[in-house]
Amino acid sequence: MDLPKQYDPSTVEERLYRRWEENGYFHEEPDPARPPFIICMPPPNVTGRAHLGHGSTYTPMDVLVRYHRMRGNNADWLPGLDHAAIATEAVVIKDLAREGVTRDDLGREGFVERAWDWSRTYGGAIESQFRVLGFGPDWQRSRFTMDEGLSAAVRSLFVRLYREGRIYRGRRLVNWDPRGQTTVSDAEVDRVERDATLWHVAYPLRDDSRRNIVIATTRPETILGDVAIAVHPDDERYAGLVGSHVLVPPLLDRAIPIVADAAVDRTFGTGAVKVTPAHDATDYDIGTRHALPMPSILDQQARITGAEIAVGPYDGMDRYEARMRIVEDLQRDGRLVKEEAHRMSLAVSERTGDTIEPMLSLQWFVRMDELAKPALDAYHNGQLRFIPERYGRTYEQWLENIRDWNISRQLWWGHRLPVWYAPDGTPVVAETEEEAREIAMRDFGTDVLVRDPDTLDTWFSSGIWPFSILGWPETTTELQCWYPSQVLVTGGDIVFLWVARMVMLGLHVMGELPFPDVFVPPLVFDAQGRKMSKSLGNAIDPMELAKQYGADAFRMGILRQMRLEGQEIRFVESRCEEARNFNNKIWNATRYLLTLAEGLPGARILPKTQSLTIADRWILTRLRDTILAVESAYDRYDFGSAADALWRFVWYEFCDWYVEATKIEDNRPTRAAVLSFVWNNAMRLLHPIEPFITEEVWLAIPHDGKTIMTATWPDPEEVPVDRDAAAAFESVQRAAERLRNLRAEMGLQPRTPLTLETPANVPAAAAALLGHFAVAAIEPAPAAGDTLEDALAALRARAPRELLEARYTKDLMRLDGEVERLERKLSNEAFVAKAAPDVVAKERAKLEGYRLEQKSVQSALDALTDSVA
RNA sequence: GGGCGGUUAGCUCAGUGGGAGAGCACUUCCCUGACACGGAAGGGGUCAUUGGUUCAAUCCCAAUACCGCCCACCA
Repeated sequence: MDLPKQYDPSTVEERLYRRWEENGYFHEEPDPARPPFIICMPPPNVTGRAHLGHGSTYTPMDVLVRYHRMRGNNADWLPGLDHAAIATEAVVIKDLAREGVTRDDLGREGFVERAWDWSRTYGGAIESQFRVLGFGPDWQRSRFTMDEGLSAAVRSLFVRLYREGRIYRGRRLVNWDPRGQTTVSDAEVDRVERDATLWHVAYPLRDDSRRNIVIATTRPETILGDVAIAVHPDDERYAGLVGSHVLVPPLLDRAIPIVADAAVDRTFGTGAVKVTPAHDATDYDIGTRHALPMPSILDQQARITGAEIAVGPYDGMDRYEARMRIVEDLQRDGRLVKEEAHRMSLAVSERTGDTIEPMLSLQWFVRMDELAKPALDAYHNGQLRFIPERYGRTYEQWLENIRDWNISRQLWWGHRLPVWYAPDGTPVVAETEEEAREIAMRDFGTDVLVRDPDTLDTWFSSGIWPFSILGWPETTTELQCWYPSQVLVTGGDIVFLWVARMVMLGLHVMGELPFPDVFVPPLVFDAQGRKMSKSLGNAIDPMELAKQYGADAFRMGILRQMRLEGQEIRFVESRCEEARNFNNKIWNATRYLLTLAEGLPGARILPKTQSLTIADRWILTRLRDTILAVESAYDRYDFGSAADALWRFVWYEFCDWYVEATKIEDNRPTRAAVLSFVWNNAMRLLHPIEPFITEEVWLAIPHDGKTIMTATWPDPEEVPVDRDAAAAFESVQRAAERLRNLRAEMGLQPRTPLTLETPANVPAAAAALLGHFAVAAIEPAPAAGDTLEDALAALRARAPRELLEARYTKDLMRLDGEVERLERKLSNEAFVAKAAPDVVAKERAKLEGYRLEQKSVQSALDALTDSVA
């Protein structure tokens, strides 16, 4: 066996992944005989590319599924892609623009065809990126939200909710994205801080034009749609004016009332606010409360329109042009009282970046209050659990303040509403056009129908993901065995956008929570705590990291930065480099195993317990502890702890101490079996995190089975434990460290031949180990029967006086400090009286230990000075 | 305006009611029969500030400061 000195992941990972996939190791069939472990992958956008966030959310899923598969569970990770209406439509439009074609040139059918082409050709590139990262979902079951099956599920859900009266059509205020030409959900609106101007405008009283009421606004163009002025009911400044009317400048062609409403903030601006219900959410509420008219003054291009109310010369102007013209006109008329700088948060479309215009529009909505209640109950009674817990409060807060969900989008790419309109405009809702015609024939005596052009919000299809991918509404075996899944893993930013909706729809449609646990991994930021973004230029491509360090190292690198309660990872690339080094360590330890002269026995054969040395017993004890630690960490979603525990075991315990110990004569008879056994177990423990190198190593050492993927998870009961031996070994470690410390301080050459007899108080097997690490000559050799301390003393005796003096003085200072601290503590009556007895006893023992040490160092120091004198 | 995190070594972060930790970086030594992507030894911190609880606080509580996240109808 001639293995290269350096592990090269590029020659391993692709080959192994292909083997796994070709052999169907990721695939699983429903098996009611075994406990299920199902994770529905949050479907990435079909337009998406892998980014570091996938490292923190998708790696844990892969780890969990691999772990549960090894435990013998019916484990499957169900993948898929989201059609991502807005993103895809934007990409296709951009594509078309290069050819000088617009969406409308193409027409709806052609455009949708084009979007399909794009999705099939370029879409889903992220799936091959996931393969590079070692993610192993059940690709054979991959679904696309636009697939016929899932589309049928969407139609079925819509019809069902409509017939239950939970879906309705209404004129409501929605977020309009003028650039995207569509409505946008609240959750897809970003708030950005902007410097703006606050204009103070005087509205003259209708019945006394010499008197004014002054309001403050950042959006003068909306004055055209004003229907009232509102003041706070308790505001004495305006108490006398409530009920009177003012004229709307600059046109002064109509009068509006002054109303009192508690929504008004008396401290802001002038304490009086203009009310434009058609273009502002607060105003809309005020308008509803006071039964005010709600004229729109903006069209879909965000131009001023006189369609519903007279807008004078501003008709047809762009919103910003109208704003400036109106300001000029107000100034000309002397109605602009004041202009001040104002910092405000502006609503911006997450996708297009355009300023959102709240607009009244006829849209489809889902009534949420009744759906939200069971979803809240499930959280309150503990059936639904968030990890970390604080995300539960986000969920709770959102559901408690839930508003009806606008589900219609003015896009072409997506699930078209299963809604047709009769000639009189009455909607007919049905799963198919045939069914719709039948209904129309029956109810209206006509089958002339026009289909609603809108498509559904992407989250409408994502909301039923946990059961639509299992074949719902058909009753499939998958649905019966694999719903609900065991855990949902997703980013904290979509707890309400997605999680809450899946819970509501799962409870409503399936009658059962889609998952009991929601694990929210931290978000990934750069080392300065800034969000990673292309525009900032600080985005790190996981593909690059995988190429440079290996996918295993990327996974390990990011998992080691995860903390259970953390809400962010400040990603440090050097962690991936460290992990690459870690893998190289694994590789070379394997080389050592494979070059042992005696060869490795079978995977699971341990020598008789009596023949095990203390080093053997120690590493086996540590192995058992590590198995338990890793299991517990995975079960708690504490991936950082699992990674740390494995790191420590593999590198610092197995490689640094045990492998070294096996080079000692005494350990030779048992070492091959113990090395083989421990390394085989270690690879299985590590496999979920680092799938590739563990497979490569596992296949190279004695093993059972075809792939580590389906090897059994290590059983702690199979690993013998000997705490006393482990403790003895640890004291040898401490002694070895003391020896090495002396050697280093004395500047002894490491290769000076060693003669160190077995100290009387050190077990034989350990003595050799000590000698191996001490690597320093002691002359004359201590006599047999001397203690370890004698040996150390003999070593010290050869050191230069100055060095020893400095060393002793330093030790003494430290010991003096400890002794003084403990003496003070123990002479404190309150401490002795009130502290727990075992604590007091422990402190006393510590003090005694320090005093003894102090005395011996002191006398050594004295002897040193005496000998000089 | 509400809610929630964080502040520990130069950097990124663990951790505990009773002697401050890891990795990287740094200093020194070493290619010792797997590994220089390595081994060994070492230096380095008033655990943000103030007050409280306690025999005892880096840890529990409160306030403050700074950093960050989420929610919200200050036009």
